[in-house]
Amino acid sequence: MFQTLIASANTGTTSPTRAGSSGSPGVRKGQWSKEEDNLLRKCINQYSPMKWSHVPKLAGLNRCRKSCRLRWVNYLDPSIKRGSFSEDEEDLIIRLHKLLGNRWSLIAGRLPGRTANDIKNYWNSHLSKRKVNVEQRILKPIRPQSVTLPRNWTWLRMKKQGEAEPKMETKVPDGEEHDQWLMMINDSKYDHENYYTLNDQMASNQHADFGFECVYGVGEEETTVDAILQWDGLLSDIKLWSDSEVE
DNA sequence: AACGCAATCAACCGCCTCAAA
DNA sequence: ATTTGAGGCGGTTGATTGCGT
Repeated sequence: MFQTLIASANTGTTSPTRAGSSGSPGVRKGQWSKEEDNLLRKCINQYSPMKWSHVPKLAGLNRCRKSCRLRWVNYLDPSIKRGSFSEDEEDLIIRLHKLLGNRWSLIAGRLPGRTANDIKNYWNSHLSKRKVNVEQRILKPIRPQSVTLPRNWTWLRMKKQGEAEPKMETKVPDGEEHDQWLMMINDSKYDHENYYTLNDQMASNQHADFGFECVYGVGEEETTVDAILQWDGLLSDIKLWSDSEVE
């Protein structure tokens, strides 16, 4: 069933670049030729989805799996958007970077058609210099973290049953209760919204990663509060931007 | 035209996480 | 519990391109 498409691409000479780097001996490195691109494209179209480790053999390429994957996700994938970044995209990158730091894949996830590599390159060559002028104060990036919650926690149970989705909203804690943060949950089953607190008292027998959609306090209070206020603004912008993309 | 420098970007490396054996 | 392989990530490198002199 699995048949090598064409074996002729193996005749290319090994690139002299990056000599001495580790890797399988005899595996081709460096710039991809048009012929190699075509073989990879044809292979993906024909066999996808499949394991990347199978790709070099199936495609008839003398490349390692990582090189094949990288070439596809950063260059050949037809969903990749080419051309310069728009002002809106630039703005979004700056704001996301302020919140997330160098988590390029997360940032790319919010920019349809842009790859993490493209964004990283763009940041390093264009935006990182401008950032100094744009930022009045240094804000600590929020890094969404895993949360420990009790197994019987209402929302988790509902989430498993597909009855609740986290609403992308956060609230700054009131008064002196700095260690308590509220997460707003849209309770679709009962058609109302609840606030749940996350605090140290919760039993540690359930682990859940809320990823991008959950934000809560980290670092100094002042910067955290500031960042969360920005976060809410960012989420609104993302929604507006996403909506405009659909139209 | 020739040269040097800076900017850009494709590609690689090493590391990490996770799941399966 | 440990090992192994695959996928994915951020940091870095080096070839290419553009620009000024």
